[in-house]
Amino acid sequence: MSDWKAGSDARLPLYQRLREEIMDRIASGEWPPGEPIPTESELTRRYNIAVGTVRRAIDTLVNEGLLERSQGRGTFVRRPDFDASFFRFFRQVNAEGEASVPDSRILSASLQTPPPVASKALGLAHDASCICLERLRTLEDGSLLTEKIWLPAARFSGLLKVPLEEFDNLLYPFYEARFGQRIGSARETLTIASADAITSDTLGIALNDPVVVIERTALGYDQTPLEYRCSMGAAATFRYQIEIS
Amino acid sequence: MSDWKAGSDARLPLYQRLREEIMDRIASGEWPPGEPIPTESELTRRYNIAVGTVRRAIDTLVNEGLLERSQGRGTFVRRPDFDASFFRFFRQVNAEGEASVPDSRILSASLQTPPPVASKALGLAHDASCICLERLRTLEDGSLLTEKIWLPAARFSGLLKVPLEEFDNLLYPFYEARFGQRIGSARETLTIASADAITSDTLGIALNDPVVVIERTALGYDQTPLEYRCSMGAAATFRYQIEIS
DNA sequence: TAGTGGTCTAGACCACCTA
DNA sequence: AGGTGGTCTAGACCACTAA
Repeated sequence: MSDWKAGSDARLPLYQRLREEIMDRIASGEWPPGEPIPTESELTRRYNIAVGTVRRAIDTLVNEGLLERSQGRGTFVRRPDFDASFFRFFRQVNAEGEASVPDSRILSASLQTPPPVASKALGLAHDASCICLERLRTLEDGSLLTEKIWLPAARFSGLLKVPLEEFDNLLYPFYEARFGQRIGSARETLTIASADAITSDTLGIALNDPVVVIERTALGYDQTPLEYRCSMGAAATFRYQIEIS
Repeated sequence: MSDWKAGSDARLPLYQRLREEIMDRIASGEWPPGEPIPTESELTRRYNIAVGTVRRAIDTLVNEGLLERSQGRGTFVRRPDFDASFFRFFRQVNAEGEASVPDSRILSASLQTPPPVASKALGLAHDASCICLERLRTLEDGSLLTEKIWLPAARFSGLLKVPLEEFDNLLYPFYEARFGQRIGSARETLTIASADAITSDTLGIALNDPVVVIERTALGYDQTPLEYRCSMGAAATFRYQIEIS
């Protein structure tokens, strides 16, 4: 309790060192998601810090979304919210502005040499081979989305042995549960193109009908590229929503 | 100094009431951008509150981006950052993924009864009249965007007297500088449609060519709807980018 | 009723900036 | 040197929750 600051820079403010200390406990699993962390007064005693300082450390972590306070009950480690992680990355909505879970089906999974745009996005050599998933998504209103997804083979070893039926509807929680790969952010670029023969066939539209092309590079919390995907859907039924703040 | 809380709900915590008080002073222009607000100890004296409480009120406003602290100098009202406010709300990019300032020209400004979608977005009665701007934007690569913008007349009084040439390329800083209306967030919905006669003519494309329709509702920091706009551009040259985190 | 977080106070010392 | 914000302490009372 006296040398707990050893790990971090002693020049840092107390509350920041406590913040790191708490984050370490969470990361190590000592304080698991859904469980309360020690009370403020317990932390006060344990680390010999004033309440105000403890509160400040906790405040920052609450702001960052790692902790949740509940008056009268305690302060809890936030359990990663699959819904949230879904709605965070899912931008397509129906006419009422609501998003809902699309059905999805993996058509194939194989090892391939990705196109340059994918290997570049993933930060791999141009001739490195990747896992490629082909996927068809059915949205609530019946519209379709066809996707190609490239994953760095090194981080998803064993994925090709997973039976196609065992893939989850939502891939990011699946990546996390099976391979420990957690998506933290993504960049999407949206363009319009016209459907080639294969795409128009898959989507059930006419040749050269406009399609929306969404290219996404998804990164881990340490900014490592973990996934590149390209999705295409019929432009006519497409609706995309974002909040800017 | 004793009954300053009159305007707000006495049941609210002190620091929240002080926060509103400060926001009012900023909004009224009493504490202008770039200038320091009174020091913490001055606020302590003036409102007869403890320093900690004052600091907490200021903390929240710093988090919201309205104030800026500078150790040893004071706490300042943040001067709106033109670049930031531009790149924050501008999502269209060129093929290299870079955004650049588009030229824009206001074609007309008039008082009109808005379509239901606009009055609903602005939270106005269906027969309330609004200021309507028509605007043409030229992007870096030569592509065009035609926009209709609806503003609640009450908050932008005098706008119709502004000569069209005096409108800024970027409207949000213009709103802020001239009318004290500060945009804090926005929601955009993106769909694809086909060009009608007027649109295809304006954009220089063929009738029924696909166009991108971007509907945006922009809100102030207090969540009041301040602007509704609908932008249309040729789908072929369209490129939209977002970061999700 | 006991314990939790939510709010608030009234000090203290420090690092930094301006003059 | 004097004033500013940055950090930290050591209490107090309240509202809420659970047993």
